[in-house]
Amino acid sequence: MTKLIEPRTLKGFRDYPPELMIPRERLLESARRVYRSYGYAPIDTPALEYAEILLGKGSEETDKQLYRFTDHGGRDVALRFDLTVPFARFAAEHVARLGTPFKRYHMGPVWRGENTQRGRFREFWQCDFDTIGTTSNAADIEVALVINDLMEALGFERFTIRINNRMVLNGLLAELGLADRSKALLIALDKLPKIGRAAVATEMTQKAGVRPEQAERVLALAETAGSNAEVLERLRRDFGGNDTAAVGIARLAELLAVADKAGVPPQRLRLDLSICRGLDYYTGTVYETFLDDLPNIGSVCSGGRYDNLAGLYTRQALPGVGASLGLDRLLAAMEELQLLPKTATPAPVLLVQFEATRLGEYQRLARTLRAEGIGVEVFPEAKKIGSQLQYAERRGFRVALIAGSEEFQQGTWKVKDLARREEHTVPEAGVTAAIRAILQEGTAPR
RNA sequence: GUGGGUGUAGCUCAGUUGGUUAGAGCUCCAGACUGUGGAUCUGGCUGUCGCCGGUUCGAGUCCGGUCACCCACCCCA
Repeated sequence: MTKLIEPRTLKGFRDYPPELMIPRERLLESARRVYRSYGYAPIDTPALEYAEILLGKGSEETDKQLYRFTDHGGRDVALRFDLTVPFARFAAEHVARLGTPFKRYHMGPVWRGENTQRGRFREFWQCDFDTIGTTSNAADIEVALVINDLMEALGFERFTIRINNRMVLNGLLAELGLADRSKALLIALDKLPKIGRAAVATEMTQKAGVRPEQAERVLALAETAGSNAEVLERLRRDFGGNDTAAVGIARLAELLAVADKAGVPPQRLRLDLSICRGLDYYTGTVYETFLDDLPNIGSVCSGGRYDNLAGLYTRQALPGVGASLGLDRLLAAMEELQLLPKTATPAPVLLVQFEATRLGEYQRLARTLRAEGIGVEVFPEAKKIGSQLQYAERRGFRVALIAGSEEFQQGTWKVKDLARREEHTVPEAGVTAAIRAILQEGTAPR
């Protein structure tokens, strides 16, 4: 006897049994449908890239979190930590053939070697969509529309898309002569809701090395609160004099106006000047999406405008804007909010194998139903009915079909609504309609 | 990466100041029902007490290490 190897997965890496994989695939399908409806085209890129492609593109933090090693050919390689940086490489490599503007979506796993937490994993999926090759605010606005439609398609009503524009803050910093301190200031500012203004001011003076009155002005900006209209008004009054900030303010204003006109519920979009995001490459609009019922799990869909990212790989200007849906975090949230159905079967109908000698009849009906778009599983053994029904219930089947000698004599089937525990005997011609009726009334949660 | 917490049957947990054969509920499996599943009844299965090592006559219980999960920081999807 050889010694058994303990079956286990790495920290932050997980298996996905059917009851997790089914809602996962459903989310991916919804996202794909929404992206395609806006004209974003699918692409894919390798999981592994040359380390130099990925290093220094996200932030110091993402560099540290990189899964990096030397491959069999002695190459310095790393697993991608997001889909945006590989896309920039992809775009720089293929832009001549693709033409601009170019819109793509990309769904796949990414890896970050950071500490795990609820909704935070080392391997997780992102569902990105981006438009590159244009600086037009129309593209920025479309990102907000897509996020809204995406969340709605996934079945959410109560969520808030928080938006900001880095140009506003950068404009102010330039005016204060603090452009080079932007990063440290952003990090400090990000803590405002957590540690309070006094502590942030201290951190700004000590770590970012700015004067107290400068910190005060930055804080005053971030603390601008109120309705979207009020915030815009105050921004125009206090910072509109700066050219850069003025552009940022104007773009935010247009975004809100267009989204409203396009029919996005107004409470969904909220100006939040404390949203700045840690990734270095963002230069303009930034987005973060929070679930109103579970804000602590973090942003489930984030992104922004990056005007310089592809500049690292090509001299051609490739500005872009887009966002990323955090599939795994969203699923963790949905699980916690009990929005996930308990089904472990992708087919709604179980055809009971009552008499083994009738298998041909069972498979014939099953194929007929499948041809009509109804998923059917034929139970593989002629076990007693009770245990087959129990199997059906446990796996989350909605309907059971039963037929023995009596039914075959009459040319009928028993169609059983498993949730209601009711069954009706119907002629074979009526089976499809009877199943459809049951499937429809119970509108399963997504 | 830093700090804190947790880790006992499939699940939720109990397990007294370290002491002999480690428990409960639920679940599961099999049967009173060989054409019907959430109820009742009867019977039954399950654990290297996360893993490794140390202290001890003796450790689920104490100590060290390690792994995983949870929380906070950090950062982010």
